[in-house]
Amino acid sequence: MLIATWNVNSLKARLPRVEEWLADVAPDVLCIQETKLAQDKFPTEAISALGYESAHFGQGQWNGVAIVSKVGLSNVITNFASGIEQDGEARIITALCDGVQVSSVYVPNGRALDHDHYTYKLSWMSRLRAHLDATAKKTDKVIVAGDFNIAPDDRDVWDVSQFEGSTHVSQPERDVLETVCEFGLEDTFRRFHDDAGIFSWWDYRGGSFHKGHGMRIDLILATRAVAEESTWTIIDRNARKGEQPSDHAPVLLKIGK
DNA sequence: ATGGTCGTTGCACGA
Repeated sequence: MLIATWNVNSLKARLPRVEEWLADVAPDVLCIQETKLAQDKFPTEAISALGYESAHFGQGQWNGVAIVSKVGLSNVITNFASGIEQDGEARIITALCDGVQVSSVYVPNGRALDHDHYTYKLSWMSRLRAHLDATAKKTDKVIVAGDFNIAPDDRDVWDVSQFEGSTHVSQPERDVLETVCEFGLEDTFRRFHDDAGIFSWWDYRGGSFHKGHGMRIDLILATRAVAEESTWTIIDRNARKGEQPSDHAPVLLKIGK
């Protein structure tokens, strides 16, 4: 299985780029974030024309997550699993794809350390852990992929001194990411790459992409049953180039040969 | 240098 995650920053604005990328790269599964589409506005037919089934959890002009798959798509759960405090926004969708439980997640940004949205972000991550506990076992094949809005460690930002007092790098955020991982997940990118300075997001402003000013905040977390079978991972920074790119690049993980 | 660029919508705000 080739699985990818991509925050597209509006699927309406990005559909031509997404169609081109799906046709070119042909992943088996793509987790999409920030569709910014109402539930019934997802381009199901355009995606189907490329050979993919779709499951979308949309909200309107903000947020929105989806999973598209050509290896099966069943047991869809929108929002957190029943029994967990439901989120008011469309930030998580879960489905079963070829025996792997896949979640596409768009973790709240947090905005600032003293903002209510930061507390919401930490709460959201705690509920993500509860969602995993409620829906799977650590010995299952589980993937949680998406935009976490958290840089796991200092290698994952272009200049840590620029982030003092900021979100995405604070210890509580990194700790709650670790709490989610303690379900039995690992950051699969670090199984293959130790280097600092490999990023998945670059601000549109100020030529950040060309200056190498980015962060690695888009992650593919996987249980051991998946991670041990994985063979490579890349961030497709070519998708951040050219006409009307998203500000995020897709992250890919190959499972098996 | 507290800017800058996109996306949404609607004449600002979120990222």
